Amino acid sequence: MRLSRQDILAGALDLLDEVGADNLTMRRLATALGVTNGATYWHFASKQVLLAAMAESMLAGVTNGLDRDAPWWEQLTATAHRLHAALKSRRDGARIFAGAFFPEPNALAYGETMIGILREAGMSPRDAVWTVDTITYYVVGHTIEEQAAAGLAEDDVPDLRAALDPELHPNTLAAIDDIPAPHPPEHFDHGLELIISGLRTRLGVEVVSNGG
Amino acid sequence: MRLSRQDILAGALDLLDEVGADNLTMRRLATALGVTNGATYWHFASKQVLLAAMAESMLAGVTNGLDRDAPWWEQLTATAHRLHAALKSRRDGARIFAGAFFPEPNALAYGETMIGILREAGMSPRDAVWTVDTITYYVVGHTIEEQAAAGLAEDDVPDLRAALDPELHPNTLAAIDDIPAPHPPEHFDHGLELIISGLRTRLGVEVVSNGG
DNA sequence: ACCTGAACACCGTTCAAGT
DNA sequence: ACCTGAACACCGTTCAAGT
Repeated sequence: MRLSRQDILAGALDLLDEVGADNLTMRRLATALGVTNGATYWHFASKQVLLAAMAESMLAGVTNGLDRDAPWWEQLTATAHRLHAALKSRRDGARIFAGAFFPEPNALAYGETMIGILREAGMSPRDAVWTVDTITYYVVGHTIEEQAAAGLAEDDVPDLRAALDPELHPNTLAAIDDIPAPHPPEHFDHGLELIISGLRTRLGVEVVSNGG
Repeated sequence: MRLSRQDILAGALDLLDEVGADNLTMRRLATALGVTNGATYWHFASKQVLLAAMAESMLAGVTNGLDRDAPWWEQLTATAHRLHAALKSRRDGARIFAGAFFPEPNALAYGETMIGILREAGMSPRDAVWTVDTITYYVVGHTIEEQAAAGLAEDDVPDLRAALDPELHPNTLAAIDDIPAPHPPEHFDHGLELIISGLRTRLGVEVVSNGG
């Protein structure tokens, strides 16, 4: 059974969708590919390296089709949405992404595009990188939680309501119906808009208050 | 060798500082406590449960000493800094925290306090929870990266500069000296201020632009 | 009540040997 | 060049049996 790097990568991504990050093992992968344990190690030096390749592969096309003539905040929003979609393209994709460092083409293109948008908007290189970090942390953090919630069995959800005390936690109780899982799409947009409206204020673009 | 839950928890936190999250195993913990493999399972049902207890323990005091008469944005900033410090109190603390769900007193107090600050500032319950999520994702995401960078050996850092192409990545290259590890404290503050200035705009507080 | 000892069902990784 | 087979050094978890 002759394997290519591509075969292994594709098999690993399919296996991820099937079993989730916790059950993605090199041994199950080998079995799924019809090969013995050590075989994948000829193509990928370690599980870490394979995970990085999986993350890079999920990012394919994150920067394609961006309208570079649109206002910078729209470009930023669009690219953040693309990253969100890329991470959601595979089960537990955000967790795989978060655990990996990989100066590979797709990841570099994402960073380059984001930094470029902010520099064109007038930011210093330093502020641009740090701002990209802030946005990326938000997107990744949100997506990890979204996917973690999606992967939990009904009974595994700890009972928040039962743990709350009306004396100690009145505000949490008032908001309990809005404490997801599952996360509605507006939840993601809410946080993203918050960050981007902060940026617009900083960069001196007039922002109309919408009253929270 | 008679153990209490507290002994095991303290031992686990010390072992975490010593060996890091990747090497924190139930077997090493048992050995460190001078006990055989199965012993800890009488006190904690599983590793997950122990990790949640560790996370809860790191959060001790996150809401203490908050000046409830200060402006809401200062209270929010102070509490976010407290969370940051709590996660940094132990090696890889942010990763332990991120992987756990735990409706326990300290975690509930954190959420309750944050939601309360925002509701007093005039937010709806829904917007308050979602905003707390945004801030928390940022703090946790940032701290995970900080601690991951701190834990990497010199040679394990992938060479970003070498991977960059001046044609393809001019903006990334322009900013390369500001792409940490190690993260300076201003990096954390930069993102937090960004989010909070977005909030002030939304809530109709006058914000003076500082020009990015 | 709390721990030991031993087992069960796994892991990631390596590497001589085969083809 | 690429894979097999077998091993090495681990895991988390369970549970009868001991005290």
